[in-house]
Amino acid sequence: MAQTDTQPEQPFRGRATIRDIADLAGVSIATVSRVLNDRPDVARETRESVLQVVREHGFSTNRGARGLSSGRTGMIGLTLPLVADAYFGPILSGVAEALHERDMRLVLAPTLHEHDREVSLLERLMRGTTDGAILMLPEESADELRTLQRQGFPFVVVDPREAPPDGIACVSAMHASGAKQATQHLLELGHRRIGAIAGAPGWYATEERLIGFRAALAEAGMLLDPGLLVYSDWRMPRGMEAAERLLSLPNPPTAIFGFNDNVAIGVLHVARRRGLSIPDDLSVVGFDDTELATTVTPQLTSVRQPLAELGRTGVSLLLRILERQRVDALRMELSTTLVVRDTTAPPRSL
Amino acid sequence: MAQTDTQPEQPFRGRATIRDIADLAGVSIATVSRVLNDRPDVARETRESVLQVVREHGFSTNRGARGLSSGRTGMIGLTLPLVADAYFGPILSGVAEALHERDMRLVLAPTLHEHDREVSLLERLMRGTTDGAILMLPEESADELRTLQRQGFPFVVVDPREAPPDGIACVSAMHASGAKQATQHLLELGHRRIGAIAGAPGWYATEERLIGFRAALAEAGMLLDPGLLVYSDWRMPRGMEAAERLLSLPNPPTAIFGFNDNVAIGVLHVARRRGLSIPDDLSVVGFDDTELATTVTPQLTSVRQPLAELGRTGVSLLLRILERQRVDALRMELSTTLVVRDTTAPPRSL
DNA sequence: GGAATTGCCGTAAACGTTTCCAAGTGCTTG
DNA sequence: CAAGCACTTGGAAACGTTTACGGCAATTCC
Repeated sequence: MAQTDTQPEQPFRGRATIRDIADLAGVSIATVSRVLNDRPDVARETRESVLQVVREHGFSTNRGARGLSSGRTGMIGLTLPLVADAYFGPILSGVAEALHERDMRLVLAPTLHEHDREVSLLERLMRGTTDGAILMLPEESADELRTLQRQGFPFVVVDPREAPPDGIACVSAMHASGAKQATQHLLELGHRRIGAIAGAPGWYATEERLIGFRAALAEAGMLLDPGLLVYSDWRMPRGMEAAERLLSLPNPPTAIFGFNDNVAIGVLHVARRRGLSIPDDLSVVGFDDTELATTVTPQLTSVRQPLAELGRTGVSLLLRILERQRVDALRMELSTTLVVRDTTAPPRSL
Repeated sequence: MAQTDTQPEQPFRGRATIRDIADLAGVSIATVSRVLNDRPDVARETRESVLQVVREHGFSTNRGARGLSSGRTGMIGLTLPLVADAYFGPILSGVAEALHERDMRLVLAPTLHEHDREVSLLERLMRGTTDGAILMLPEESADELRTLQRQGFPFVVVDPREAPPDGIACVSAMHASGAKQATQHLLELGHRRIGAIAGAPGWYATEERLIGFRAALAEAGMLLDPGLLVYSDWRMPRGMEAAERLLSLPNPPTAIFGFNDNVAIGVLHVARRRGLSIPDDLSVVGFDDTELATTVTPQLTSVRQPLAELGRTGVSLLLRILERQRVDALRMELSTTLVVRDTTAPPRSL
């Protein structure tokens, strides 16, 4: 409510400008600007009276004009493959919140796979509008990213698709560690034949999780049976196909590790169709711990990625870069933890 | 790729400005601006040569400056309560796509329930930055919205929380019709005791769906047993509580209509916990048909709202308003359809 | 007691566009 | 053949900020 319905005195046309405020407060626009930007060189008294006028008339600075004049627009761009998604949603949410707290705005740019459009990089897409960008799961190659960087556009990569190139600010989750925990959990339950439905081949997340998976097996003195590893595209239908394949094996696995929740849930569906009881006939572990993990029944054991935190961290990293602060660590990995729920149990044979 | 790594000749410092292009093309900046904005009054030949230069140097106009000069920034704001959400996600996605197609940008502003902040309406929050806004499920009262409108800020409401005030552009789904379909479906299956878990009391969606629910019952010659109606907050935990209450009734319902997918899924969980088999012991219908409806097992029968379409429609409505076009219909309702899946069947007693 | 310093503030020049206005062509028209 | 018109184009003034620069007091210093 406030303000809204009580605006009797508006000595200016449309919206207040800095000049209106200046006139009202009896100072110059330069002073108003200084007050608004918390510059030190303005007398306490003057500052107060300007702030008073600002409060009374509900003024907020025109970001476009500020951008023009100072270069800092207070807006940052965000590209991502998919906005309606149980995985990206929380990251996006974290980014939005973190920016909001700093009174900055988020400009959303879904990439929609138009990688090779005439306009080259999304860079132009934001240039002049945003101060920097967060690239989620970018399609651009390491080289392209480096070029972008060399051109002086500040950005950070969140959840890199390829192995993160050095020299580029990048935040991701500890894929390997999470995968290892998940696998160890299954091993501890007594599983010996553990199938895996990996993500898309070549992706950083896939490779890293594979490393963790293999490492856990190796520590238990086992080598991965190549027949028990199937790749996917991270999506449920392919997860179901993969599950069919694994469960049709002459000697099927007693547990399946899905490299994300989507494919793991695909396994759940296939198992149900085949009349397998979860977790008694088959244990399933997912990865990401999205909202889906808890909506599904039985609730999915999954490796939790701190998704919102990933977004927030991306923002603070970007902001440090924008402020030209010496950035100590360009690479950040956030920890992952296994959340045990109802889809894992000892194998039936035990 | 394109462009990115082939930028040999850049006769200007940072990024190309309209002036650089003008110089390169040997025309005035006014002419370049005309070309860029598809104004008719420029010679074919001139237009071509300017476009040529633009293509070669990959130029895109500075939106901030444009906003300053012309008032149109090409950005529109979007407020919504929650970005990481199976319901809002697809709407947001629809909005983003629709804007992208028109080469406009989306500025995201999660409201985070700061309704009564000093800065009055989010209006100030966007003013000077955006050309207009889409308000999703706004917390503002009808009066507040009207005030906002009177101040001349263009906006449309998508999925109004309260009954949509007239005179305000507004797009929603046909709640009543969808609820009626769902109820009729249950009636046709033979259910006679049908429980309902409504949404938050007072909300437009709740009231409308209730109307449809009651109407279907009435047509079958039945009146709603007040004991079979429980309100919720649209979220799963409260959905589960409500389900407990309904199923603990001396004469429990044989079917439950959840007013959104969240609460319906809550019912599924409770049923499972109680050892009830779905759909044999209990039929369940949801509303919204979010991603969750198909991830859950058994897959949820639900009333489909065209979520992405809701967003797209909001955009086109807003754009018409921005262009000062005579807007024929300020209220738009998109149709809903029942999607029958695996959680509905005839009651056991039949 | 003059000079140097400090604290505060205003003037004005940017920033990159759009758009009004005027002016220059080359035609058509009466 | 002068006047009028249609079509192109350029000049320049906005738009709302930020900020370098300079100026004026009031202080401090030697």
